[in-house]
Order: sequence, then C-alpha cells, then structure tokens
Amino acid sequence: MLEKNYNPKDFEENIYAKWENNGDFIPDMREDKEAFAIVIPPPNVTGVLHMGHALDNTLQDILIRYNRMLGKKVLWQPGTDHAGIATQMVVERNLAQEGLTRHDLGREKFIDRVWEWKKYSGGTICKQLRRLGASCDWSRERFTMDEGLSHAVRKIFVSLYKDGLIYKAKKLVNWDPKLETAVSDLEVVQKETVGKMYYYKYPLEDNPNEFIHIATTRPETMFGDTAVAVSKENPRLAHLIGKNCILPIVNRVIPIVGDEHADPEKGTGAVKITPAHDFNDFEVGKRHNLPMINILNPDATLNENTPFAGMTTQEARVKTIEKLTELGLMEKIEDHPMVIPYGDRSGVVIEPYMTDQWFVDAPKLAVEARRAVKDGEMQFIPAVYEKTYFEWMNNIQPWCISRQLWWGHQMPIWYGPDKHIFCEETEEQAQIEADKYYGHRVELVRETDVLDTWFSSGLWAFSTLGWPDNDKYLQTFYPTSVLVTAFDIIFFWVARMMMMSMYMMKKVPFKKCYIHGLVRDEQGRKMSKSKGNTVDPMETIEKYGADALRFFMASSETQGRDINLSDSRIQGYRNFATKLWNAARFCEMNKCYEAENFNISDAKLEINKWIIAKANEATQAVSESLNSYRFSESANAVYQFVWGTFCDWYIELTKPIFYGDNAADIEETRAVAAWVLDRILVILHPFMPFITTELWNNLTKRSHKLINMTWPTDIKVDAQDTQEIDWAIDFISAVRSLRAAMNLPAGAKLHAYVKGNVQDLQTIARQNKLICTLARLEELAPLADKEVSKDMVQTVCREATILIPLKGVVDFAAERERLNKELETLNKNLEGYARKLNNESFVAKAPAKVVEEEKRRQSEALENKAKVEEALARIANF
RNA sequence: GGGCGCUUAGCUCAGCUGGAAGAGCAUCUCGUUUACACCGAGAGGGUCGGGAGUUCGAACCUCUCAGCGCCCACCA
Repeated sequence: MLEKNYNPKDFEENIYAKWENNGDFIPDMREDKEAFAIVIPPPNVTGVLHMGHALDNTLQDILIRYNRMLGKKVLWQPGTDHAGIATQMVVERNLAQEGLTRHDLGREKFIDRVWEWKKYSGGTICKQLRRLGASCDWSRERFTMDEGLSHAVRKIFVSLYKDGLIYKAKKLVNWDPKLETAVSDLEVVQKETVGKMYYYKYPLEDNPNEFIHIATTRPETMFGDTAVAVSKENPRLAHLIGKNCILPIVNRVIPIVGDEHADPEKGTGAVKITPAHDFNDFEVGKRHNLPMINILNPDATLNENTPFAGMTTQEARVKTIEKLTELGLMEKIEDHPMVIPYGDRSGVVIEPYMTDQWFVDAPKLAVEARRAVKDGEMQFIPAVYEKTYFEWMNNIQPWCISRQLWWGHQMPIWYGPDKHIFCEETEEQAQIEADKYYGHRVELVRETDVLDTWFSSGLWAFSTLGWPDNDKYLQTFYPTSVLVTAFDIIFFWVARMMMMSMYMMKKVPFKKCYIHGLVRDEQGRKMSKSKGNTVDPMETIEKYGADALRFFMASSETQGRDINLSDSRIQGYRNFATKLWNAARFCEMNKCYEAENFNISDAKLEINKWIIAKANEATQAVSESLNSYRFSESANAVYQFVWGTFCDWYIELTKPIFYGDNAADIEETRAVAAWVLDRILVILHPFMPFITTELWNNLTKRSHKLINMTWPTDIKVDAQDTQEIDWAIDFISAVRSLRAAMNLPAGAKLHAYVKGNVQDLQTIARQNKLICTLARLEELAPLADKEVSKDMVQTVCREATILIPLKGVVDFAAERERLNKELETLNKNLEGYARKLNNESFVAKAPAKVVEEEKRRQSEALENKAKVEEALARIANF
C-alpha cells in the first residue's frame, strides 16, 4: 500500500543506498554492448555542491540513465580534483586561525595537513552528488592526486618535455603576490576601476632644461624604466629618438627609442618602458635589447633596486610623487578609468613579474585540437561554442604550468650540480641518466614547483580510465561519449583536455561536448557568496525532494541560455510528483496491478487504445528530444503526458468503466492502466529516478529493476479509435466551456443534442456513457434539423453542432453576446483565409498540402458561421 | 577595441529545418464527484523591441536602429 502522501524524504536516500550497494551503477563488462561513457567534471575535493553542480550533474545523470535503459554498457566515471590553489588557500586559512603559516610547518608537514583536510572534508561533495541521485560508478572513484593519476601526469610530462613541448623560460608572467606564485592568463580577472593618470617629465641628458613628458598610471615603476619610447611617426617627438634622458630620483641615463607601441594619440605620446613589469614594455624591451630591471620582491614590495625598498607599491607611489614634486618634475594628476588585473582566487592585484617558469607549447598542441573540432571528431552542442573555442585556440599563448605552491603534482624535473635538467618519471631513472651524463654519482635536486591543477584535469578523460595501462575500461570507453559542462571552463578545461588527449591518445577525449549556462538567482543575477544570494541545493532537496530539483533543472535547460532559479517552479515540480503519486494510488485502489495477464495489443476499448497511442507519442517525443540534447523539451513531453493526458483525461475516462459493472472492460482497463503507469515510470525515470523507483517497487512484485528496464518501443494501435477519443474529448470540452460561459449551475443535469456527420453520431452512440459522465449530461442524442427548437443554445465541436435546451435558465442577452463574439472571430479568420486563397501566387507556389489545409479551414469556418448565424436568428426574439 | 548572445502574455521562459502564437506561475469565475486542494473545470491576457527588405507566407532569413547581457584583449 502506498502512503497517502508523497513524501520524498521517506525513501530517496534508502533507494540510493540500495542502488549503490547492489552495484547497479557498475557497467556489466561481460556483455558485448555498445559503450556509453561520461567522465564527471571533477569537483574540488574539498568543495560543496552548488546549484551549478546540481544542473551539470542532473543533465549527466539523465543521459546516463537514459542510455543505460537503451541497453548500452554505461559508465559514469566519478572523481574529484585536488584544486591546487583553492585547496591550499583553504588549508592556509585554517592554519592562520592557529596563528601559523605554511612556512612555520614546512613543506612536508603542510602537505600532510592538506591530506588531513582532504580526508576530513573530501567526502562531502560526493555524498551530496549521491543525494541528487547521480548514478556514478563510485567503485571507480578517482582523485587527481591518486598514485595512478599522478603516474599519468609524470608520464605525459616527460613525454611532452622530451618532445620539446614543455620548456623552461625566464619570462614575464602573471604573478600573484599573495600566493607568491605564477598563475596562468586565465586565472587573472580584469576589473574596471577609476585610477589616476600621473603626468611628469624626465630631463634630457644633453640639455637638462628640456624635458620629455611622460604619462603613467604607475609612477613607482619608474625605477624599472630602461627607456622611453616615442613613435617614429610622431612629428612632435620623433626628433628625440636616439637621445637620452635622465631618470629622476635615481639619476640613471636611459635612451629614447622609436617604437610603434607609443601611440601619438595616447597620453603624452611618450611612454616610459619598464620591460620587467609590463607585458607591452617587455616586447618593446626585446625589440630594442633593453636591460630588464626587476624592482619587486615576490610579495610585491619594492626591492633594493629602488630607493624605496620594502615599501608596498602604494606607499612607494606616494613617495615617488613626493620626490618628483620636490624636483619640480610633476605636472598633473587626472582621474583615469582603467582595468586592473586581480587574481581570481587570491583577489589581490596581479603583477607582471620576471621569473623562471615552465611552459607548455600550447600553440603547437592547439593545431590538432583545432583540427579535431573542425573535422567534426568532437562536436560542440550547441554548435555556437565552436566559435568561442576556435577564437581562443587561434590566439592561444604558451601555457604557464608551473606554480610556486606546495599542494599539487611536483614536477618530475631534477637538476644536476651545474643545473643540467633531467626529466624522468622517477628519481631513480633521473639518477641513472645523471650517472650516465656526468660519468659519476652526483647529488640531484628536485624542482620544487608544482603543476597547474588544470594540467592533471587535462588528462582526466583517459587517466581515470586507467591510462597509461591499456586497461579494459580504457579500451571500452575511450573516447568517451559526451562531456557535459558549463561554458566558463571551455578554456580552462575543455580546450586543455582536447590538447592533451590529441597529443597523447591521438583521439578526442569525448565525441560531443554539451555546454550549458549558469544557474542564476530568481532575478537573473549571478549567484555569489558575497552577494548572499546563493541557494544551497541541499536545502532545496530537503524541502522539495531531489526529483523536484532535478526536474526543474531538466525542464529549464534550453540550449545556450542561463537558468534563473525559481522556487515556485521547483514547488510546481514537487506538485507534479505528488500528482503522479496520487495517480499511482488511483491505480492501486482500482487493483490495476492485480489484473490477469493481459496482452496490451489485444486492448479493445477505444480509450485504452487511445492512451496506448498517446504513450507511444510521448515516448517518441522524449527519445527524440533526448537524442538531440533538448532537455527542456523532453521533460515537458513527459510532464504533459503524465498530467495533461494520463491524469486529466485517461483516469477520468476510466472512472465510468471502473464504477460500472462490465467485468471484461474493467479487467482490460486495469491492465492497460497499469501498463501506462509502468510506461510513465520508465520514461520519467531518467528525470525523476527516486519517485519512479519507489512506485515501481511498491505497486507490484517485479522481475526487473526499473533502473535496468529497457527503453520502450511502440505498440501498434488503430488510428481511427484514437481519433474517436480525441473527438470525444473536444466534445466534452466544448460542453464544459458552454456551461461555464452560460454560468449554468454545476449541479444542473443537462440534455444535449447533436447534429453532425455519420461518424460523429456513431461516436456519440459508442461513447455515450463516457461523454455523459465527463460532460455531466443527463442525455445525449442525435437531433434532426426540424427538431431544433428556439430555446436551445448551441456550440460547435469541430464539424458537429451541440444543442442544449435551456427552458428559462439562460440569460439570452449573454448568449447573444457570446455568439456575436464568436461570429466576430470567425469573420476575422475568414478574412485571413480569403486573403490567402485569393492570392494567386499562394495557390500556385505554396505546397498543395498547405493550400488544402487552408481550404479546409475556410469551409469549416463558413459552416460554423452559418450555424452561429442560425442560432442568433433563433433566439433573436428572446 | 575584437567576438558572441538576448529582447515573445503581468512574471520566468519554450517555440528544432519559415506554413493558423505556447507552457509554468500569477490573475478572474465556478467547483456535483474519496486518486490528488501540492486538486478539478472554465476564462481573460501577446501588431513576438522599432523600422526596412526577401518570400505566396516571417517570432523564425537579410539589413538597420534601440536597449540589455556575456566572453576575450587593453595598467601610458
């Protein structure tokens, strides 16, 4: 017996535990079936589930469950990411509460602390994914710092290094002064601010009374200036090229060079060149062979190359301006809108900084990654994201992969005493190579830098499947079928996976990449902790159940658009689950699952054939839309079928049968109702796995688990019979509408008569009881023209006319108004049809089918118009 | 500066290859009946941002104007 009320909390977690304990998520590797695999975008190991995860993983789970039901061998590969910077920051923050820094602990002890923290908080997000219903194969859970995955990292690193695709270089990189590490371009966010533009001047060397005028937003960097640039095309300043000027305060002589970087229109037309602290200046410096003077310490305080060693840039800026003012060189200060780079994790201003770093030759790796998409080996859905991908790939820069952090994969690089580099998978191997190289034993020192987190996640599609071992899973599931992720990590992750996979596997990591949008708050604002508008998916699940949240995500997911969270909609889908629950109770109460064995294709009753046909249609709609990744359409198709067709009509139509006394009809209807409900449970299962399973298990004893049920195929049904019920439904709706329009008392039992064609009259004869019950009619009978009396109001159902005598009950003025309104609509429509059909080119050029349809509508409207006019004439005198 | 989107009912949004404008929520009216009030029946509400064009036919294609948003680049 089902509980009276739908209460998801009672069963969701138990059901999940059973699935997992029974190994229902583990692919059956024995069977030779088509493979379908998804690798999960690994969440940060210490993270917690947010709405974005809920969306992303709901979509994946729908695809996984759907394909499992299609009979494929299905793997959803789960795991977590060590998230270098993010995790290290959290642990450092924890340490700070104890008054410690990582340096107090030392590298080894600190890393121990991180592992401890991982152990403590690492399970959270995976538990939450379970709560959502994600049917991942947890027995294969991986972590990017696992030994296996670390091995993959070392192996591919060595390979890239030996192929010359990883190199060390002293370059200007984005430096995070808080974390004291390099970061990649992608980890820098540009923020608009109103800063200041400082105008001052440098005296010329050959005539200290002449000056060159400079404008800058960062005066304190002048100590790193090694030139001033002006454009050769600049008529006012070009004559200065080749001269020298004197850098004030430190009185260093620097040249004035001609360079196109100096835009005559901007600032003063002359630019101070600080090659070690500005990306543009760095390029200028290279072109003119300028010295690079580093003026910053790793924490972004000024160093001993400046007069203000130890000061922050802000302090030094004030001092510099003071000094320049004293020297009479300061000219003016203006407000200036500009963008300043911040570290997306640390939130501090990023400094371009000269250091030794390691780079991946991304431009080279991009070639194959680009080609694979161009050739359709990997397809973006929706396809527009291809453009974003190509845009980035075409302008890709070398990828800085070294991080001066402690938490991460330490690079497999060892240095000899003369700094010779040995890149091997293990220390032993490096030692062997070193022995060979030096001819005697030397002490090797390992590179302390670790790798960018995205380096290991870039391997995720194959490292999790067992690579570098030629594992059975790798053979079976690689390339994976589809990657589901948000657009904001196309560059971070999708592009890197493409590059790494094409390089190492010579195959794409996934054949398709489904990109979805962000989940925003109800007002469409981005959710963020600082704004305080985040909604915890766990609270939503607690309140409405995981199925309701999942269904919301599915039905809201339309390609290329963000989703605004909506509590009322989620509540609506909880109501939907309740509705289904109650429909199941109806079936239970009517002993539908106790019916004798019955072959569904033997159904005789029209309503039963009708619902079977509708179930076919719904199933097809769901399959087709899921096959083309149209999630909202598929969800809406089930929703519409369950509520609008099964509950609103079929259940109502079965009542006259269940409450009647025809045993054979009852038996057939029981069997069909149970069959339809089963069908619903199957096609709804990918979207709402919990309630469907709970009902599946409780309605009757089952030989198969719902999760493994085969996706249904069509059952042949006579189209004639289904059309008959469609007509009857229109008829019932027409009577109901008339009742409401005429304000008839609900209890009034009416008599109704019909004028129509043979088929219509047959239908009212055959479905008489059914129509009378649902339309609440006392009597329903055919009527000859001469029997039409003056007190009848009328309405139409397709080509049939429905007449209802209302002796004195009706307000004829209201009825006249109603009929006139209808006449107006008909006339408007007729005008439209005439316009089209009188148009010769329409008749000539439009497809015959369209023209025919237009003619049919016209004649139907004409008939209806005549009927309405007739009715108006009839009541004219009341 | 370069690129990409969006603008449809009061609100949030569907509308796949051009062929009579849809859903959910909200609103209004009514509610006999044990599957369900987390419900049922019925109704109102849109010149599909403005303009021009292509077409027999445009929410959909082209151009243009206006508004909104996102991504990338940019510290003179």
